[in-house]
Amino acid sequence: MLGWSLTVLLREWSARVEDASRDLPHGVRGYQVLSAVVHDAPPTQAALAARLGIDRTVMTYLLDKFEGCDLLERRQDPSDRRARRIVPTDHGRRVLAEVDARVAQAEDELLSTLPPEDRHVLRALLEHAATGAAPGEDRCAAVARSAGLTQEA
Amino acid sequence: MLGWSLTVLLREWSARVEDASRDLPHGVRGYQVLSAVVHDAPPTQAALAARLGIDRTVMTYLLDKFEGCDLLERRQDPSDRRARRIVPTDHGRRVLAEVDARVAQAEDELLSTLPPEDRHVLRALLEHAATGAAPGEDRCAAVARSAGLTQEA
DNA sequence: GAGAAGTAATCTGTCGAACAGACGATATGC
DNA sequence: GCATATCGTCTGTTCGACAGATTACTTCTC
Repeated sequence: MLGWSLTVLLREWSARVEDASRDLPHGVRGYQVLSAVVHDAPPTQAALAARLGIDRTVMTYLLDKFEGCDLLERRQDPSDRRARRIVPTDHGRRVLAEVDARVAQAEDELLSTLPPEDRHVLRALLEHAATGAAPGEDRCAAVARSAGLTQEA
Repeated sequence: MLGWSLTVLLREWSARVEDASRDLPHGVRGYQVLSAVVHDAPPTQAALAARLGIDRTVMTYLLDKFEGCDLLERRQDPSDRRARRIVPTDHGRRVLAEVDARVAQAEDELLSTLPPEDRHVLRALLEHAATGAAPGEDRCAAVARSAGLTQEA
């Protein structure tokens, strides 16, 4: 039962990451936003929303909060004045680094019943399945990631 | 990035299963309810809610809908007249069988980029990780309890 | 066995997140 | 210059989740 496993795992993961993200607005979702901005750097607000599967009107008030907390900034795109580029502040980068560390630890706890080599296999297969399953959108991100723009968990 | 993979996969899985569950009320969640009732047979409404991580008041109106659609029935527990046993109707079993088949196919599509042996490994590891991660309440406990038909606590 | 305390399910009110639709500002095509 | 599309925001509404009270029943204690 794939769905059952996925549901349980994501539920448990969310609960732990919720705790690890206590410094961020909007919990897990906030972590995903900040993480996407820093690690994947989508070009505009709309691209960021599409990347995370979030409605554009929702993204508006998420970012309001993040700006208010001095974690992200909206800057006018010089080549298209309708668009906003979302960039992390120094504070945002520092906070994300802390949260990333806590999340990594939480993930290890989550998989603590698996021997280390199995954990590695699971992560690799999941990543492969996810990149294969998400249609189109993430190819570029995946390539950028394997090209070395990222840290590892 | 475990979280990213899990999120993407579950999102894709949900989208496909949403479509496969179009005959059921409440989409994916409805599928999980019906599936849990038929395959795992939790002894009472409260146990079912706990099993799926759903609030008890939410379970009430979910089941209202299922009863209205002639998929499930509430029966008074003869040994405790406060409790309700949730049992599938014949119609419910038939519908679930169809949906199960569609879901299985959707899952295969979802993992289509993995070779068959990797799919098998992924499923097994996920299942192992999920059973390890969910604290306390797992299938063995549920099965044992419903088989014995009595609770000690 | 009567009353107190606990539990299963329901009902009610409230809150917040998500979405559709309209809008102002800007870009692009003709 | 005008029509049309896009980006982000704002407004109103809807819907699901939850806390708390309520009803019906069980179990415990004396």
